[in-house]
Amino acid sequence: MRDEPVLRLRVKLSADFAMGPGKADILDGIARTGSISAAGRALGMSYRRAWSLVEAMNAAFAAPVVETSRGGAEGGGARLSDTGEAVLALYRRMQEEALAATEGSRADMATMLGDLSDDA
Amino acid sequence: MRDEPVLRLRVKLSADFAMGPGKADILDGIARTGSISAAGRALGMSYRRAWSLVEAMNAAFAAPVVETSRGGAEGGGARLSDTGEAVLALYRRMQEEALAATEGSRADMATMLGDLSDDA
DNA sequence: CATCGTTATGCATGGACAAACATAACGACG
DNA sequence: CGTCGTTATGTTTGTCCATGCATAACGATG
Repeated sequence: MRDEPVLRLRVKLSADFAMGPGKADILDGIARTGSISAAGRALGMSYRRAWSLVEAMNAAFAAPVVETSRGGAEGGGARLSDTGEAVLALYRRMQEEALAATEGSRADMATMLGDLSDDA
Repeated sequence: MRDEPVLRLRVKLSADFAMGPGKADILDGIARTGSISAAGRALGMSYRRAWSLVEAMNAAFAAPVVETSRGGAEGGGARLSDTGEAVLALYRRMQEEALAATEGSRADMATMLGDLSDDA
């Protein structure tokens, strides 16, 4: 599952923080599942790591991207803040923009591939 | 040395081959230095790895991207083939295209950063 | 024909990073 | 007030990948 996209981009936003596919996937997973642990499971990633990525993002942005709650009947959960929604939307948009902008170049490069590469 | 660029992109060209910053750097290094080992040294990367990346690229494309020679007074060397030149140029172009296309989105995302992130 | 720096390749070691495991705290609700 | 699944965090285990080391072949040139 989750075959990696044709174009992966990693955006360096500051000296020690970058936004990449992994963090975007986590945001997406949390939005869909309502919890960090479920998102981690869905992505085949350990909870530890999923939580670490969330922590990194929350620390990097001015406002937290993920809001969490502990306890309760369901044990707790997590959801995207407005900032989180915006960050995810912007990352997706960047991906689309990059994909579209490089369409010609990628096609040109693809023509140079050998026959062994384009199967399967 | 060699601070990573603002935008790194990795282009999946086939099921088992992708072009990323590392391979592009190697091509660039070989073009500049005239040998795989010198390029590796310049990039702070082991010869073993540099050579592996070259091997992977040579295998993936229809024509080799790097042509090598052994022996001789200088011990040998390596240089980019026409295909290699083209691949490098295309990758650079893609990078520029992606950078330009995402300019607005990146700026928008940057505005959401916290104060701790934009120093240094 | 000895020398030299390079390509080319195998193999062992190590270090970074992720997974796995272990706990604790939390709090709505039955 | 016991239960439950989740957040939160420390610690250990594993695994992958790069590095490092070692070695061979190469061939123009002196």
